[in-house]
Amino acid sequence: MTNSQIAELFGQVTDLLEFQGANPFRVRAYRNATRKIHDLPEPITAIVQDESRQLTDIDGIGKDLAEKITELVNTGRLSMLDELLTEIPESVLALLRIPGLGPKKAAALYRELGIETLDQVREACLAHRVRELKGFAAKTEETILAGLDLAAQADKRIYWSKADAIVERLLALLRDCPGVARLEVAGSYRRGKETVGDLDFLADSDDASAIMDRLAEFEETDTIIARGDTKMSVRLVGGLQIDLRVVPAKSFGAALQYFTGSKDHNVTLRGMAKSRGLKINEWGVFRVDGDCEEYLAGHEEADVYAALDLPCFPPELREARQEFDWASSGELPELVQLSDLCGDLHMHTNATDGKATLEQMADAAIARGLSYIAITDHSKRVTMARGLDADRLRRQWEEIDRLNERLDDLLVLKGIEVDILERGGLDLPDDVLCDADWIVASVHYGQNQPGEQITQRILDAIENPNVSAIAHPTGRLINRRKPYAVDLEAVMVAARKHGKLLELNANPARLDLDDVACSAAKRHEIPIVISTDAHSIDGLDVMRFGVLQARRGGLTKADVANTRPWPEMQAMIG
DNA sequence: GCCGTTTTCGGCCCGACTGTTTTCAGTCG
Repeated sequence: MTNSQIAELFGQVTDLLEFQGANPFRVRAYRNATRKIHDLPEPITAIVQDESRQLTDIDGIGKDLAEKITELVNTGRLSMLDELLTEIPESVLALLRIPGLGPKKAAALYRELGIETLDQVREACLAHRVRELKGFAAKTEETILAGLDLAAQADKRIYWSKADAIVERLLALLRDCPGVARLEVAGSYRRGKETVGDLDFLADSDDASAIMDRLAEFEETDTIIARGDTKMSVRLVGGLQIDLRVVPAKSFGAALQYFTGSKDHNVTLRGMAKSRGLKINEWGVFRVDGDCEEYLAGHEEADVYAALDLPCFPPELREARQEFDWASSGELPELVQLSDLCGDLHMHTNATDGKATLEQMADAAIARGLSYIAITDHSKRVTMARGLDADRLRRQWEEIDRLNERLDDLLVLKGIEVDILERGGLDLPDDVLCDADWIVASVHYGQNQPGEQITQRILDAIENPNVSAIAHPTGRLINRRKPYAVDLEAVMVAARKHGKLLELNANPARLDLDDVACSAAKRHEIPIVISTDAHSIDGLDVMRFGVLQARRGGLTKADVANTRPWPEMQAMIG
């Protein structure tokens, strides 16, 4: 079982406990453990099976949870979950996705009215049976009805890149609003998460109503969910929620810290503050003395952290994973930046399914300040893309030779994205591949094969001496396609052994490897290549999305191979 | 259910807003 699968089951347990009205701190302990398992950069099964190691060494995993994890790993079942499901049908968990309906109200619907599904909720609301319940009334019924459609798509978080486009438009609208001194976007957007569930805008303004009016007038604003003195929430036409907070200058840094999160990062931070007799909230850092509260800091975000002798963590690291440990040991990594990258080693031309010519791609790379690129068109198995056979590939390489003679500032490498065939083996013979400068191998067909089979195909590719890197190693498409059942840990062990690199595909729909896998690769000391997989000139601009993901994985410039000049990279791949 | 410079019990981050209430519970972030 993978960490994700195990985390999924503990997540169900957590939701069911919450639905049952269990002790909120117990619920939190389960939610915390769920996340820890998901974020662990090594397989938790390996820890269970290693007698010299203890699950309880993981922060947030105690004796009880360790036993449950062990049971799950050893038997494939979790008796606690089975028992919970005899008490509560799994379908009621969908009720929790209705905005405005939390565990208490959802449980009341189930207990009092026997409601188990979203359809039954709709029926009960339309029949006005919900408003009869204690704690409910007409308004709540309306809210639930309005939220039902959203519940159906509630797990649809949008790509960071899409959120970024909306952010640009909203910043342009709100920035020059009268009274606004500072304006920032916080939340998971600022932390660079691959998907974003809502957007949190933060303004330092002496005229809150002016900026709130402006948000209300945004052409894409559909409904106003709430509006108070300092806080406003709206929903855009596409369903995305925008939260706006207005704070005074002396609280701006504290609010930025607060609303950037993550929630778990903040819980840890506030716990640390409390143990020092301090209190941190969105209004500032305060010294608490009896009933007296003395304002200490809050103007700048860094001041908030400094009050606890902490560095101002890059937002991408604020996930309560390793950042506090790094800070206390003075090992906070200096994260890779877009400007560190000097090459792009995965892109296509119109020889296959790209839109631009070889020369246009080269010009575009020069315009973006790159010093080398690899042309990696598809191999022949990818018939839909008119993949290259040996003859066409060699002709492209001759064209690249001629191009390189004319270019001063860019080296174009002769490459190929060679398919890893369904039955195993590569799509082009070794006597062709051995003449390439750079080869990425990837799976496009047979993606649904059992884990053992697809893993073996990739391991065989890694053992081929001509292969430089594995492209998009799990094949997932965010919100659209699950990752292959590949054993990523085995792939990393093999990549390390054979000196191969792994790709972080910067396409905003892929971003594969993800942040947790990046940090696993770092643990294995495998250099990552961040590549655009560009199919057009504009496709070269996605590199920044890949860099964000790498930063979330804690990668430094040294951890990313294509921050090096090509001769050094070439030495790395032998 | 976890945790320990408050150490095996008694805490566990904190505030805004809404709706249903007449002082607060629930939800959200």
